[in-house]
Amino acid sequence: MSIKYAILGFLSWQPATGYDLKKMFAESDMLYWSGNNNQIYRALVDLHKNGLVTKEVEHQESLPSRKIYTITTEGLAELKKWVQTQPELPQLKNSFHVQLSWANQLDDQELDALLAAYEEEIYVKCKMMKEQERRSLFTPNRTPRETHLWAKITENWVAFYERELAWVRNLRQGLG
Amino acid sequence: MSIKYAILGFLSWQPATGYDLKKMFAESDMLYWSGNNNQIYRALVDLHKNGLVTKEVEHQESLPSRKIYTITTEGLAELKKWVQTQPELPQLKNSFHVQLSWANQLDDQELDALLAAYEEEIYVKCKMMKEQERRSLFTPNRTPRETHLWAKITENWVAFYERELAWVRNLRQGLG
DNA sequence: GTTGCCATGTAAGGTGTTACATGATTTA
DNA sequence: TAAATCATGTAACACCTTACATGGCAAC
Repeated sequence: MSIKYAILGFLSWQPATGYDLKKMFAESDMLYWSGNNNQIYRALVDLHKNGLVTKEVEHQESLPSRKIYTITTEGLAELKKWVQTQPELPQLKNSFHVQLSWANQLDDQELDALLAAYEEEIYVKCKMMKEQERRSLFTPNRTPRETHLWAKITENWVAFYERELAWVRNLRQGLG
Repeated sequence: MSIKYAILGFLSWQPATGYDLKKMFAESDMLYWSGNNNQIYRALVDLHKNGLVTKEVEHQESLPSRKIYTITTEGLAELKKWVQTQPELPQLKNSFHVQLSWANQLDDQELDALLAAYEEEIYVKCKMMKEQERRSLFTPNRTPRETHLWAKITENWVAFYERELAWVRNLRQGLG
C-alpha cells in the first residue's frame, strides 16, 4: 500500500498543509512512515492531480505561502473504497532474527550479551508504547466506535512488544 | 540492514550459486526477502568486490556456467562482527491498521466483513507457520544450541501470528 | 547568538519488487 | 505440446530515508 491513503485519512478529519501532515506522521507511532518531506509533498501533488484533494494557496508575508489541502468527495469515496479492499498480511522484518540465525559463531557470553541488548531495546520501546497508550494521544474521538478502534490498534502495538519481550526473556532463561 | 549478511550467513554453511541462494530465500519463511534475482546477483558482485567471497566458475555445455561463491576468512569475520552489532527494533508494517484507522465510514456489517477477511488471512498464515514448525524445515542442525536458536525463531513467528489472530477475534467479539 | 518553528521543496541513494530475456533439458 | 528446472542476468519502477536548501521570526 502507499502513503497516499494515510494522507487521505488525515485529510478526512480536516484540511491540512504538507507541513501539518509531516508532523502528524512524525508524531504517530501507529503509522509506520517517518514523515519525511519528499514522500508527502510528492503524494500531495499526485492526489491533487487526480482530483482527490483540492489546493488552496494562502499567501503570507516573509514566509512561504501555505498550501492547504482539502479532501474532495471523490477523495472520500476513494478512501472508503480502499478501506474495504482485501487486507494484506502484516509485514514483519526482524533483522535480529538474521543475527540470531548465524550467532552460533559466538560463545555463550557473547550470545547472552546480544540477547540482553535486544531485551533492553524492546523493553524501552514497550514502556514508551504503554505510556502512549495511557495518554491516549492521537484519538480522533468522533464516535465511540472509532475511539474503540483506535484504542484497539494501540493495544495491538503494546501487545506486540510485550510478546516480543516475553520471548527474548524466555530464550535467555533457556540458555542461561 | 541489507541482504548481504543473510547471504554471507548461507555461505557460511556451504558454497552456493546465486541460483541456490535464490531458492534458499524463497523457501525460507523466516527471512523476509522474496528471493528475487536482482538483489542477490548484485549483492554477490558486491561481496566479491569486497573480498568477502571468492568466485569459482564452472563451465557447462549448453547451460550458463555456474558461479560458485565461497565465503572467505574476511567474510566470516565480517559476519561475526555484524552479528554482534546492536540489534535493531523489529519493523512492523501493518497496512490493516491504516485501513482500520479510517474504517469509521463503514457501517457495522461492512466493518465486520473487513475484520473477518483479516481474521481468515491471519488464520491461514498461522496454520502454515505451525505446519512449518512441525516439519522443522531449514534447521542447520550443527550443534544443539544452534538447533535450539532456530527453533526459537520459528516459535517467535508462530506466536506472532497467533497473537494477531487472538487480537482480531477479540476485536470482532467486542464489536459484535 | 544559537536553537527551534514555520513552510516549502530538491537531490541522492538504499532497498525491494515484478517482469523481461535467453536457451537447453526434463517431466507431465 | 506445455510446463517446470537449471542458471545467468537486465530493465523498469515503487517505496522510503537522510540530508540539503532557503529564509524570516521567536525564544532562551
